[in-house]
Amino acid sequence: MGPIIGMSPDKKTEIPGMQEERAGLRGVCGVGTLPEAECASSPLATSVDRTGGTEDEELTNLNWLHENLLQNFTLGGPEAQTSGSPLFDIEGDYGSNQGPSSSSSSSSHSRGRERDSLKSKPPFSFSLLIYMAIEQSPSKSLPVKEIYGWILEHFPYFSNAPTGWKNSVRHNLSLNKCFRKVERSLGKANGKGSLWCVDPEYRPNLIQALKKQHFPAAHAFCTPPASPPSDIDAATAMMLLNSAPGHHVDPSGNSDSPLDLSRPDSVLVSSDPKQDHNYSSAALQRCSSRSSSSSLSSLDEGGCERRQSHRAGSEGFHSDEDSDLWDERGVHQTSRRPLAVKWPPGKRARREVKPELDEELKEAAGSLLHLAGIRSCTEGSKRTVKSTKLNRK
DNA sequence: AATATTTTAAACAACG
DNA sequence: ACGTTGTTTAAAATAT
Repeated sequence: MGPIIGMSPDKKTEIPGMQEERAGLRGVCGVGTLPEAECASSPLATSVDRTGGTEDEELTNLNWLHENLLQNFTLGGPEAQTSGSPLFDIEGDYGSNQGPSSSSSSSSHSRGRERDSLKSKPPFSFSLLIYMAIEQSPSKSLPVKEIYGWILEHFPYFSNAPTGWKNSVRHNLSLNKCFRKVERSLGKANGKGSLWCVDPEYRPNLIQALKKQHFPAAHAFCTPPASPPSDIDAATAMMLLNSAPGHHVDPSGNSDSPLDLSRPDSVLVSSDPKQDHNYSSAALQRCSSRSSSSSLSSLDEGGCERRQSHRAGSEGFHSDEDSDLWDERGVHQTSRRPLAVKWPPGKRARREVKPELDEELKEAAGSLLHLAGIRSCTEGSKRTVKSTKLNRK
């Protein structure tokens, strides 16, 4: 087990199999129709050189996120959403992909930043990345490979990162109860592995987590269709806000999704997601142990597959009470960590979000997001500075 | 400082 | 046999 001296990104300067891996992935990015330019255009960051990274870098990182996310969400077309247009493209090659930070006031700046961004890690946790990837897919479900693809596509940083991130992705999929495995089964038996989807019941939490990213754009990702600046926003918001159980609304009426998460028969949601999955011993204790749950692992409540019961342990998204979800506290309570919504430790019996509640959530979110949006900007930078400070030397 | 969460690494089994 | 996928454990890093 890894002695980790190397945990720090530094160690990841050389990744043997990286190249080939990328190549492999490239072929797979089917879902999002990877802008080839993208894959090929991330030569800049050949190594994740943290040592060189400074506060500056991190700041820029936020900037690119801010700029790009925002732009993509507000300017992008519906296509952008499902078709892998770089919603989060931090690729240095803006010009080719989506036009330079055109509208941005700092177009000149951004260029340098873009480069930095290639080296900087996205301020989103893997859980969020996965969430975004899945949500952006038309079918709301993706095989790991495509999740990789999406991430690579939108966060070129990973294309130069050590392959370990894939492991992390899988790890997250496996342990985070927000994600569910669905058999590809019926019909499309092609490909290895299963599809992964977001557990509808956890979407609110994911959204909340996203919201906590403090990036306006991220907000756009979860902003209720209150006053959508554009189609894509509306669509995206719709999409993400369908999060709540039973809210699988499809504005466009296009139910191209092979599996409708709202339908119990297509994706069964376990009725009792145990607690979070945490690695910390403390968590383990309080969670009446994961082992116990894993022991159940195979039977199960049917559903999306056996794991449910055992995967009960989420790791990523914990949220304080539901009410807390939209509590302003949550909004300005900046977490430096990419996301951290807390579930009440023990009492996280799969809560049922009622429709009415859902509406409230949306509304509340709408108003709060304004606040959050503003605040997040300032806090965002604050946070980066701080994080960078600590930033593994 | 203690605790909680996230990330990274790695081993291993199952599968195509 | 090999690569991918999925699960699990352990530990470091980071945030609260």
